[in-house]
Amino acid sequence: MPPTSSQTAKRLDPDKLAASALEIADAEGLEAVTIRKLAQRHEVTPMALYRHFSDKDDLLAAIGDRILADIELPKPTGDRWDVQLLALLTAFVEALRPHPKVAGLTLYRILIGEPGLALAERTMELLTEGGFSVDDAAEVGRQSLCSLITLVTTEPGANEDTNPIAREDALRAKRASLAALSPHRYPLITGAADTLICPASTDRYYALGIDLVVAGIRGVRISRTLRLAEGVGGPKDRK
Amino acid sequence: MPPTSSQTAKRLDPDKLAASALEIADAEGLEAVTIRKLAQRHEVTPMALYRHFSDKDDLLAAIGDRILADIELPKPTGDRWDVQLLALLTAFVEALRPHPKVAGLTLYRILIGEPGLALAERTMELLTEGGFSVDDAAEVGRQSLCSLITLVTTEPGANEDTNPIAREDALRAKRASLAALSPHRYPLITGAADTLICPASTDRYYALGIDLVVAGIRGVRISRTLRLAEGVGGPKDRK
DNA sequence: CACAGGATGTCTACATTGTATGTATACGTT
DNA sequence: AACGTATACATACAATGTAGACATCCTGTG
Repeated sequence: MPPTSSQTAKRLDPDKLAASALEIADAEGLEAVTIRKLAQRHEVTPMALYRHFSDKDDLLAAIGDRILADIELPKPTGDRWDVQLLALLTAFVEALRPHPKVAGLTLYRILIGEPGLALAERTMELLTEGGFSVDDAAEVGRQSLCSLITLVTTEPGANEDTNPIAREDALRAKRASLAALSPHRYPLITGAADTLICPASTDRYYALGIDLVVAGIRGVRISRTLRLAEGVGGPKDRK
Repeated sequence: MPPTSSQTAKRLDPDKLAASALEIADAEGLEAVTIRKLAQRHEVTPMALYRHFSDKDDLLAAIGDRILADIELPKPTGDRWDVQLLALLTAFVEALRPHPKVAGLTLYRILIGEPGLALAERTMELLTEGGFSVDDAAEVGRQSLCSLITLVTTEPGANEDTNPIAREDALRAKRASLAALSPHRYPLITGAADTLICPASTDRYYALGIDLVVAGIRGVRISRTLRLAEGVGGPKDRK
């Protein structure tokens, strides 16, 4: 029997709270996520939220975890490590993409919440499989995930109003700002103005971004491996 | 004659304002930069600042420009494009490093202020020299700079208090949080716990970060070039 | 079945923040 | 000398995060 539904209409669920906070953030931006507004949406007094979140920071952390929980980790396959890594990072980005305005909240949660930890562990797994030492895998993985978060956070048009008129205005303003530049002094910037303001295709934007990260990983793997092979001295152990 | 100095001791200088706002941010974090505190430092009423900055956002933008102004662009040399790019990006990071807590402010200023534009134009110059089309150079350059900003912003220990005791506490808390994980479930994370919390050397951290970016650029350059060479259609020229 | 106790929500109050509005002063130009 | 403009001041307000004391309801235990 579900007795918790009739009487306890007032009972708050932290998960639901985080979810609707995320909705607010997606729609109106992170700064619109206010204790009072969230309370109002749940027909509750502002202070009621403090029974479930110690802080506002605590609430924001919950939003971050909420996003990370949507990651669908690809099952391990027999493919090469870098192919699997590409799939993994793509899944990560896929989970963040719906929330460009607040994807940055995931940063501090990757090494704390369960979904983030699973992602991090798997990433390091593939990196070590690719030949990185555990410590190198940690640093490389860390920066790769950070870069991808930033990729989403800075997606052109992410911070604009959802309101079409304001959005159009902001775009026009940016365009004008670039158009005002001297094509003589900044030939390349003015030449690529359209692309800088808004890339042709969002999908291509993300594909390129992920490619850049994976290509970077492949690249430094080679340099690191070579450097070891050349012999820095006595590379006995790392302890 | 310098009459503006004796009488007008009260005269505020926007540059000085931005500079001391940056000092506050470096010392106490971005959220400590408040109109009132900044006004107090200059022995002035809060509202006086609005004569020089239309907004608080305007002030933050000025901080961003202030940081970017410290970039020392390397003179063009005869070296290969990627070598010069490495030097350029290193100079960029070098300018941001002293201000990890607020380096993110530069993001929205790169295509607006003069120092940012110079950096962006030069970056695109080197990328096109490396074979990228103007539009690809725009997208690649954009993401590269973003990644490097993030590199600085997320520098381990950046957001901690400058207060040594609080800093030590935060470190211990992080360490404990990772130490509490099951080494069976997260062998790699727990194995690299120390590195994840705080990399052995900050210089190596940055060197690796920049290497990753440059290696990524080299990598996608090859794939792009190959894709063109294989013939998606009529790969006549790159103009 | 009663009842103690913890969990949850409410109410009131406060400090801090960004900023709108109206006013005074001092300087440079005519 | 007069005037307009740039600058700084004083006051005030609304929004926000949050502390503290009180009310209420569910729940497990006698």
